[in-house]
Amino acid sequence: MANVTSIINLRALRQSCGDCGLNQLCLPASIGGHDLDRLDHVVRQRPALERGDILFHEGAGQPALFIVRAGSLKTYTTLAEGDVQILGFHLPGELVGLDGLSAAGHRCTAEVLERTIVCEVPFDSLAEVAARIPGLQQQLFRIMSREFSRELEHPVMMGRKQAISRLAIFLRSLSERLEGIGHDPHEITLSMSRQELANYLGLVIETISRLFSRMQTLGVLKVDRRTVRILDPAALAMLAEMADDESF
Amino acid sequence: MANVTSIINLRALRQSCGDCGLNQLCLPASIGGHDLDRLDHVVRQRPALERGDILFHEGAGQPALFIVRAGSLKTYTTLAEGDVQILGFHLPGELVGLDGLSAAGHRCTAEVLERTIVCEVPFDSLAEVAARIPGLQQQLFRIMSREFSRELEHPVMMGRKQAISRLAIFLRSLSERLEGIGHDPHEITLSMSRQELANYLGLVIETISRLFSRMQTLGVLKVDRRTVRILDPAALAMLAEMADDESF
DNA sequence: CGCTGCGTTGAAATACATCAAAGAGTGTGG
DNA sequence: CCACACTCTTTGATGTATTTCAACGCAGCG
Repeated sequence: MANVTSIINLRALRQSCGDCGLNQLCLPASIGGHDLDRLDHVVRQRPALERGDILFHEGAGQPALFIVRAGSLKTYTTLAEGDVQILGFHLPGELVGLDGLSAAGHRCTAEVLERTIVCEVPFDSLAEVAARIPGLQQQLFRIMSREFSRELEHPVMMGRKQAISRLAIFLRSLSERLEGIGHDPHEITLSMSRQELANYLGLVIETISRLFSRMQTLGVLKVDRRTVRILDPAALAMLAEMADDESF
Repeated sequence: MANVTSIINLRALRQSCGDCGLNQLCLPASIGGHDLDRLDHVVRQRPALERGDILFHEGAGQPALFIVRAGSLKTYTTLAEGDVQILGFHLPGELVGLDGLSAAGHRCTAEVLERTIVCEVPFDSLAEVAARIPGLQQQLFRIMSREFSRELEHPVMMGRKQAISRLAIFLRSLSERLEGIGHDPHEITLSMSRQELANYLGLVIETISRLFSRMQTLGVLKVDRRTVRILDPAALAMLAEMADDESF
């Protein structure tokens, strides 16, 4: 078992930015071969992480950027009373840690949800390399902006008063993102628990459970534990875009 | 009257980054005199804007970064049914438009709430200058990260199930930000309507109204139209940090 | 087998939304 | 100066979606 793991890890460690399947989504996009080598030098590749592992903690550590290569993770802030607010779930090709580039360090915690592989780029090195590679700086801005835009989805979802719309928006967003990395957009395997999903959506766990049941009864979804199949994408879209006063 | 306006505008137009009171909060921070001139050249200063004026529209225009110098504005996205979700209110010293740096253009609309002065930096020029001034790139990252962190406040607020906590968190945040630009943190003049505030918090206008009344009765606030005086900051903090199951 | 962590389902309570109406501030025109 | 219209806000009465409280189901695992 230990053997298999090491082989997997070695494979992961050997992979360079040039080989990476996420190339186009990531920093190397539109960067030439020579510059790519320079970038490769500052990108640290970590052994696979397991559920519960922490990438970085609120307010601590050297600020770094992480790129999810495989798996998924969540980011959250801890509130005064000890409970948390989940800020996002992050899939392959997405950047995590942009909040830590300022002096104060990271403002949220990043925790792995399932077996996950990430690339780590210490921010200092990145800034240095970006200053020397003109295309990289541009690409970095583009990616930051992309992540910035993605963040805006969360409040839009939370702003919907009907709980079913929130869940529908979430599922659609997840579906789209999965499609973007070459997965079947209608077959979703949730890597987060109902509790984590409820927290993210600003609801309680029971409501999530009831909504899944209801959407299954409506014929929109087929739900089996963490596997969700979207049977009727149009109906899901309708639920997502439904105004707050339309009933269903 | 037209005379007075022109004088004000001329004053604004004459002001350089070096003179600006927001210097430390803005791009020029920690940039030397010579480089400052170069930055000054790409920063366009606009005549004062009035309530309802649009800085940029969703999906349109040359992407640019705006710095609020005086006044305030809101950003929002338009949803399918025609209603909007307000994403943020922006005070002097804050950056607006970071979502537009990617290829797709701005993903939200920025609209002025009151007489407002902004600086505009076309993103193309900024990237070019940033590549040549080492400190500027760093500072740009820092500021982007700062705005990124600020965005995280919105979902934290929306995640609270108790409406009174949402409003309390909002008021505290506003208070802090006002203090940061040298205003009295306990005397707030809201530049947004109840409707806009309700939308931002994911509530309806009647709830906002009732909450203001309640907080006034509790002795936490003194509310008079758009003027809010924080009488008991500790109580406000308590309301903000209150767990969702504590009653008040 | 019984334990434990998740998830589901039911019944009841409640906080917020909705519906409705009236008050307060502002501006217009007679 | 007052009457009128208009918008924004406040307040009250009622309804309802979601939370809360509680119990049960079910898979995984020692």
